[in-house]
Amino acid sequence: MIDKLEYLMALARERHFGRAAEACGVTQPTLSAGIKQLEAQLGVLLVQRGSRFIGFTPEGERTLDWARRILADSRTLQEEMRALKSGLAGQLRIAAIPTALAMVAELTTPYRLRHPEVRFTIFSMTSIQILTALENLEIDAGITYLDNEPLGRVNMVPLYRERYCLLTSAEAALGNRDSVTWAEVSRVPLCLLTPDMQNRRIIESLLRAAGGEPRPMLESNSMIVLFAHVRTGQWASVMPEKLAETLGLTETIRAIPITEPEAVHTIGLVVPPREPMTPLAAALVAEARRIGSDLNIEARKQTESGV
Amino acid sequence: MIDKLEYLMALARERHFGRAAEACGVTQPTLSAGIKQLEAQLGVLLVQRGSRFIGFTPEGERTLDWARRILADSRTLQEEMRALKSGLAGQLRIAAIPTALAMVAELTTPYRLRHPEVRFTIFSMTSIQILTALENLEIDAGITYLDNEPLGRVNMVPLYRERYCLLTSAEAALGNRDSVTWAEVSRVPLCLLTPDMQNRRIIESLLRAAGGEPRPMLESNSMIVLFAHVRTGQWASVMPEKLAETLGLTETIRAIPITEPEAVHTIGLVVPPREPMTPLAAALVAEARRIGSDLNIEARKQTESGV
DNA sequence: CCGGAGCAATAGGTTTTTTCAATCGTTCTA
DNA sequence: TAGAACGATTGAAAAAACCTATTGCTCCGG
Repeated sequence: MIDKLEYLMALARERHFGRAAEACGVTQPTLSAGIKQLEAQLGVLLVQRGSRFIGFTPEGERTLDWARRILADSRTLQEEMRALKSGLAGQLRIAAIPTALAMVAELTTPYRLRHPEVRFTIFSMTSIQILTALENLEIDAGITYLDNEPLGRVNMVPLYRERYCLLTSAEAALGNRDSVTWAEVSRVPLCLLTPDMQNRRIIESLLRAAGGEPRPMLESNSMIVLFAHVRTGQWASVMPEKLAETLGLTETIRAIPITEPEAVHTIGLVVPPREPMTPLAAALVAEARRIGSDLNIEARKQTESGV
Repeated sequence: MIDKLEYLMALARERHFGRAAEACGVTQPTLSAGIKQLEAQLGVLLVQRGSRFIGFTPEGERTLDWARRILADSRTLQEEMRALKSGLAGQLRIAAIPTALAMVAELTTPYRLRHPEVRFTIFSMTSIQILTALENLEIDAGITYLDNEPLGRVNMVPLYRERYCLLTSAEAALGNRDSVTWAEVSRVPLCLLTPDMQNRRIIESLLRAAGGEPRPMLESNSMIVLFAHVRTGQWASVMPEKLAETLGLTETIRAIPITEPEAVHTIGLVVPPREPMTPLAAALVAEARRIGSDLNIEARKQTESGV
């Protein structure tokens, strides 16, 4: 029965019998028959049949909810047993929003020191994709904004606060400044993430609040692309401080803090709200708490010294 | 995999491969092989092997916890689908402590009016048995004391309050009284439930508190046996008011309220703390709340008029 | 110390289930 | 109207699940 629920989940993900079958490592007739069996066992139609995949019936949607739960539990069971036998080992799938990609290393590196047998897969996703992927058990944890747009039901661990910089050549218009305002930035032609990214939406709203109208000269869903363009000295972009540092500043490229207002958003780890967590996920949360509390202490120190 | 988890649960219940197999409707080698497969799949030993069944390994115990969850969820899924298809139907297994057996009808009767297709199985169990049976998914709900001895993790719905009467012949020592004290009762030879019953322990502690030493002349785990003896006119017993009423009083048998102190214990419905509940269990809880609130209102009225 | 009873594991054979390759029927599109 | 895409169907082969019968072990009673 558990296999059949896997089929159903795959079908929900792929919305296509053939691809779902491939994802499950079986042929299309096998998956087709599996779904049929599930329908027979439950005595209800789960999939709306037509010449092609249309969607699920209400019963099918409800069954999917249960499948998520049951599969999550059965995977946790399996992983827990493996952890008991041979220590923490296995695969940890983490998705992060592009602006947080560089900081994933701060999480994975100490994790790996504690648990050398764990392998990682890191995905770059939009914050919305992260939430659905968490739901569908495609990833174990996500790194995304905690405080901007509504999250689903997840457990959160704050990691750090994102402050924004103008990344530009020292020879460019604002290149010699020590700080700039959002109003000034709004007049610079920028390279920005695509609008499906939350970071883009945040920056747009900040620019608009400062009275400007965002008109990016170049869009990409990859921070690498943006940085590569800035690096030529001919383009400018807005990036989180942390990311700019990681990507490395040269003599000619400067990261200039943007003030007025100093916009801050919290980035953190999100995991499914299931109790108990898989051992791998639990260890990741522990790691995140360490980093998070470090940064909180840091932030507090800064605040105190600032006063 | 789900079948294998069923095997494991049955083995935990029966503590015997053969009987567990029979309970699952398979032969002993099949169940044996099933457990082996589960062990292979999880990569750990689950059962302590010896010449006979000894017990589970720590990993086995942990796996049992998960099995309970996973099986409960998968059953809820199946039942929910059946409820969607053909309305509320199926089997509802309820266990009650002996003193509450008579009141089960107050729950099942209105339930049946609302949902005529649901069939019931009622077990008489001790309060401790009820809790383990709930854990092991052998019953869907229990009726037991809510306030005396510690319950496990369950959701509770109060149903009524148990007040105690001396049940005795009108010609016997205290037979002509309108009320008696626990101290007086402690000097009467009684028929009581066996000591594994919580009711017996409650009554014993009340008798001891009144300075007496309980010396029951006859013990049974069946209230019917106790009542049958009292009915001869030659024996006496202590019973909850509600039960005495249901069993029927004759001219010669009287139920005399016991006061000083007026001991009251709450009896209620207990269900596993799983969210969401099966449709059948949810309907039972709804019914219990109706009865419970009725009685609460009644109790309040009594209190008010008493003041 | 021996023999029988009770219990779980194993062996061997049968049935059932699962799976896949090939094909079909339908629907949408160019 | 031909072709492509998609899911259902079919039939044969492979895998598995299951059962009966048996074995091997341990514990007890004599």
